[in-house]
Amino acid sequence: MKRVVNVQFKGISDSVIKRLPRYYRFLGELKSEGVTRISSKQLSEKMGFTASQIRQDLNCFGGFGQQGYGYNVELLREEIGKILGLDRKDSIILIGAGNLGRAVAQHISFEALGFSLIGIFDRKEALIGQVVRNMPIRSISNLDEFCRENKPTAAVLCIPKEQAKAMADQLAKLGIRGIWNFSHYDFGVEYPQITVENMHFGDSLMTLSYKLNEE
Amino acid sequence: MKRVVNVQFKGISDSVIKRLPRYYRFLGELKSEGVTRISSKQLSEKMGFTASQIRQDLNCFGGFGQQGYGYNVELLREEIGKILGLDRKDSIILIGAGNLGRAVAQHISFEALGFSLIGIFDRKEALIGQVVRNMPIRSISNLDEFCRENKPTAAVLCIPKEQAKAMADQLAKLGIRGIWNFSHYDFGVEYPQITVENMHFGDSLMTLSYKLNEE
DNA sequence: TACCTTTTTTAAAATTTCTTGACATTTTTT
DNA sequence: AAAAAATGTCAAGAAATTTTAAAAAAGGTA
Repeated sequence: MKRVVNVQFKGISDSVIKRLPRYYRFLGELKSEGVTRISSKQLSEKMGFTASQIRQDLNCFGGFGQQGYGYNVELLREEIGKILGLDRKDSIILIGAGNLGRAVAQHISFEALGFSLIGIFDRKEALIGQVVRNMPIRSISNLDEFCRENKPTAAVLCIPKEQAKAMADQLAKLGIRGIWNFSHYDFGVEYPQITVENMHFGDSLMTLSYKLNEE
Repeated sequence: MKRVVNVQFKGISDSVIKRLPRYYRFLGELKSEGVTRISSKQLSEKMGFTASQIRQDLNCFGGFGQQGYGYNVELLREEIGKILGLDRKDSIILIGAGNLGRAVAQHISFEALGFSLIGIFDRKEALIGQVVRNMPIRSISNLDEFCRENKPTAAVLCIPKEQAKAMADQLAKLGIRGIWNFSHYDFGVEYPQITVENMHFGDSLMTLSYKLNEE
């Protein structure tokens, strides 16, 4: 209820980080329902975690709660947002404006998720100039120039896996530090300076297949 | 190299299951490159896991390898495919034919991932009858009838979160056993008989944001 | 062919990491 | 003022990963 921790959080495990967006989402729901305070117990019932885990997770970043009271929904949500860097608005470009790329461009609220989409690129002549999300699709041949001028932090990759490696090489040279990867390509350890976050649709669907056929 | 285990695999941890699709994908790559055998060490270098983890993972399901030799790429891939149930072809329907729904319909190789897409539904009049992937978009008002006739096992949900709950209720009644969830809604424990596999784009992008802003 | 060395898996043990349970302490409520 | 509610924290328990040891097969070599 009082202390706001703004230091660097080191040594937080991946498992915790992966749960943060979920907390953030749930708190958003609660906020829009007009709930102002909540206890770890109530949250745990809603989310399916144990109350103890919630308390421990949140405590990694500082004491956001108050004994006898619980957590302030709005405050906690803001703090988690800050931890996730949602207030930073890193600039991001999207490569590959096929069906999937266009759907991603139109469907994702980049602004609410810590990013600002500043450019869309494709290699296909037919697509260039089309407007998606109030933005013209640019030719991939202008990528270098665009990046030198605008210095995007990250890139969304919606291209076939055959082109992924070459594109990543190019992006690495241009100083890109993060890739949101929708291509079916698996990046190994080639780019230590680039953080890759994968959206492997196929993996997810195969997991569903496994669970459906389990016993 | 010899034993083929086809029994039920119980008590396999989630962490292992989540890695299986990745193995499957990598083995597919290797196969198409003409590689016929591989050791856990070689695989580990390509994939970024430790060799011992790979061995332990694969051993959960039976001894697919041979000492002094390694693993037969094609055989191992097939076995993992069977474990994942990719040979079963569960029928699946897609609900919500907006930008995202259509992109998913066109972009995903359901057949290669253990499913057969048999129907696409939307509530918007304007979309009904349009053809996506050689399939007409059907009216959601025909969903009950269609399901009674075709008994799909699973559903892809590409609808706004406001509609997700009601739709899941309906699907539960219709006997759907799996949901591939692209909506921003979080299913709790309401449907114990339905397996939900989430594709939360936002969570993934927030995780990227965190990692980009780390220290 | 017989034998030795190297490779590589399997299985078990040790270690590390993650989750859950317990409780002392603080705050709110009656 | 006492009871109830709820956090923060520590330690036990569970789960996951890595290490180690043992066994099996492959590939050479005489």
